[in-house]
Amino acid sequence: MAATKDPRPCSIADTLALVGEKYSLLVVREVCLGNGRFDQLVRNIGAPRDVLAARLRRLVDAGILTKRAYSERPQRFEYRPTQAGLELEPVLMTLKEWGDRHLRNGVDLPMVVEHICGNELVPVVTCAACGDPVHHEDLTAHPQAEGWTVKGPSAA
Amino acid sequence: MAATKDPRPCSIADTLALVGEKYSLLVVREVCLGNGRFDQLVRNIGAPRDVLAARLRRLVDAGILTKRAYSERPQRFEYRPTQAGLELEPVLMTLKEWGDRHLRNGVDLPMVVEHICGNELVPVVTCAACGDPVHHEDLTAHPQAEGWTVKGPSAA
DNA sequence: CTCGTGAGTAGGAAATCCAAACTCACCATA
DNA sequence: TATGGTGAGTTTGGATTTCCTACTCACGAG
Repeated sequence: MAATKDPRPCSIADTLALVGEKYSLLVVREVCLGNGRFDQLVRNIGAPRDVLAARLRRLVDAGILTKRAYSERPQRFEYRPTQAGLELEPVLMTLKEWGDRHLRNGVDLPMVVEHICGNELVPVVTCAACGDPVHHEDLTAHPQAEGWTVKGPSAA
Repeated sequence: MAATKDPRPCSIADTLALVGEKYSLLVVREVCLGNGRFDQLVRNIGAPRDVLAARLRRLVDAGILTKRAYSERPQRFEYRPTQAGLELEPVLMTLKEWGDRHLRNGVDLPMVVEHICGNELVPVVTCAACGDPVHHEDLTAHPQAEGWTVKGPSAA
């Protein structure tokens, strides 16, 4: 019998394995703000320098960030988001929205994002097919992986 | 002068401080699937039991989960999402979407979610005001916190 | 020549994580 | 009445990570 220990295969888990370590998503936040220099990242995120260096290496390896010199002699680098990195912004926006509402009751927000339409951005997750906002009770999960049901491994 | 070490005040950071530890969002995933028993969580997530116990305590304290006995004599418990917990599902769906696209090229997905409209759910983050999908280049950030600009502390 | 800045490395203490074993209460069966 | 099984954790001790401070190295400014 196979190893009885592997968890549910899941893109959420895989994504978090990449960007779920402490500070990683905050790095993406800062870099999306256009703020890609090492010392700026240290200041704005509050991460230890060595941990930040490790995160940056990992995010570059994963194709989420690129590292480019904006000056040779003195060598100076800047990290910028790739397309994949930019596409993490919706994740950041939904996290921000949750925090704004549940941790701050919607008042005294530390940051407001303006949408090009002129309004303050309030992100809503919708269904691409019908356009309606997504609510828990409208969803049904269908595991596709061999041997897995919603409840767990198929024997269950 | 104040401590020069505090990072940018940010709801994303605050939210991650709550649910950003390893396994926490996977706990929310399982619990939203209706899968709230300790041993099931251990199997489906693959977390060490002690770490899982710590995460559950924290999530209950944060008001994201509740713990309820579904049987006295033998005492048996089940964790369920609160309203705040359910509202993390959009975050999970955007993470899933990112992973499905960038880590699996959209093929061979381990889980498909069906929306009540009958279609496979492809979550899109939109602006509540105008309804358009959110793209990086349409956003402008406006920090509100004392002494902070996009670049960093106001002196910068 | 000395100071300051950017982009890291180095070293060791402190905190976390992990796997496996253990507990405790109960139920089933034989 | 022993034997085993399940659920829900706690304990233990070692392996990893994090954290913090300091240090480096290259340069440019005064």
